[in-house]
Amino acid sequence: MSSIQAIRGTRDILPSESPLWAKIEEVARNALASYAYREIRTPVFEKTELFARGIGEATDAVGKEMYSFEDRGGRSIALRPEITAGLVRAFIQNKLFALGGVQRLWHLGPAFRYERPQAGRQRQFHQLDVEILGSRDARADVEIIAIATQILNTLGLKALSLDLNSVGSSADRQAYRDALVAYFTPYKDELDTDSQDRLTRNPLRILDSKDKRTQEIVVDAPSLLDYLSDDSQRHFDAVQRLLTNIGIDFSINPRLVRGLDYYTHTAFEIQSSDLGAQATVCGGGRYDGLVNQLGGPQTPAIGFGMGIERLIILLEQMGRYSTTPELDIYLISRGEKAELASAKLANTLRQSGYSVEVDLSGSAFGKQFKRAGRSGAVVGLILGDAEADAEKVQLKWLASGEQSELSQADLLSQAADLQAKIAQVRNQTSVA
RNA sequence: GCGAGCGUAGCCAAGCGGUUAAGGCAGUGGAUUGUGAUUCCACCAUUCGCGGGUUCGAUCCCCGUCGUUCGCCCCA
Repeated sequence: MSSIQAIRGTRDILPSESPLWAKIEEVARNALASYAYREIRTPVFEKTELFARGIGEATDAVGKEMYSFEDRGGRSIALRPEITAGLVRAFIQNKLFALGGVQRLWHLGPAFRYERPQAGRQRQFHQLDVEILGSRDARADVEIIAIATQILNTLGLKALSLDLNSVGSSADRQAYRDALVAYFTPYKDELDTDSQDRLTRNPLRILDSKDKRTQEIVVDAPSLLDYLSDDSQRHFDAVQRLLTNIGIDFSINPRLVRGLDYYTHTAFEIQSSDLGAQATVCGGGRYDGLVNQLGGPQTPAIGFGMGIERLIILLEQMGRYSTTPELDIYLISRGEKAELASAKLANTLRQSGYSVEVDLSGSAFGKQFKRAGRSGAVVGLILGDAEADAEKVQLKWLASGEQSELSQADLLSQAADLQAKIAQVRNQTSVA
């Protein structure tokens, strides 16, 4: 086998799956429109420096997993490992802050990380990224969480849990970090090797360790919540109050630490128990310092990323969405005159708003009927030379087998009636 | 990057050292040159992910490699 394979960790989205993608996009678009968010589209690659400065050189996403390379002009380029940094760059470069007030933006597109592929984890994956820039109000935090929740609910996803935490201001976090290092250092030799490494690199992540002994040590570690400043605490309290107010359930998880450096204050994750090790469907948080750090004016912001492939896994498990195309008419014809007539008829029908598939095989009627049945069409139109001569057509309801003859002119003049009937039949069969 | 499992047709698979690699679903052609989920017939893998080794002989054993799955790490 010498045929060329797709790159490791990438996948083709086949026609059998693309209706699910379309469904997710449609639900997301509607939800976002209802919250007055506007779409922005940014390049899939950027200067490596953007990610190094924005996300943090020490993070795994940048330090270990980024696709970076030199282009032919000697520039250091990277495929984006996430969407927020590029979006913030665009916000600054295009001076969207000059529009004043609050900017609500979203973008759906691919991102890339060089990781070991696993279920729910690919090297090219897709994220819906939603951001609100320019507000430090707790209502902005809650709005962001509410959008994520609404999209997931509308898709019909169940058994999701929302974890909430505050990582405080960068000053709070620095103080906490120092306290953690002080606490863990005496136990250094007892920690698992990953955590020993994290002690210098990212001590907050030790809290998440799955190692048993490490977890025993973690139990008595200082809590981040004790290191929040009064302002941070007030903000966190407000977020909780507002979430409760609009009926969104959550649980506080003081060990929820997000892996990207730019997060401040609110951090949240929505997880599913049906995804194995890659349980996070949606993760996000506040990043009040990022815009300024990337050269823009001081602009508080919060947003989330939602993993589309992981949603697809969950939707496929539910098996709720049909993946067959919605086809109105399958056009069967045989004989030279009939084929000519059917081509013309098909075009006219399409202009009237029908979706029409024409059988091109020229094979026996029996075969064509078989394909008609499989096509998912509601109606079969049959044109032989006899019908072509008489300018008639046989109309067959494929589900019931009911068939009648009518003139082509009548068929076209009754387009609206027929369309309504097709819609009705389709609803009946899909409910059953 | 680390550990483990798996890899036979479009899909689901049996074979586990010995002549032509079961079977099912799907597909294609025909019985049926004007009516479709029935029935019958035929066709559908010179080869078992790829490369090397052991052997008189390898789908089967060994090594490597690629892919995939699960866990770690990380995260969406």
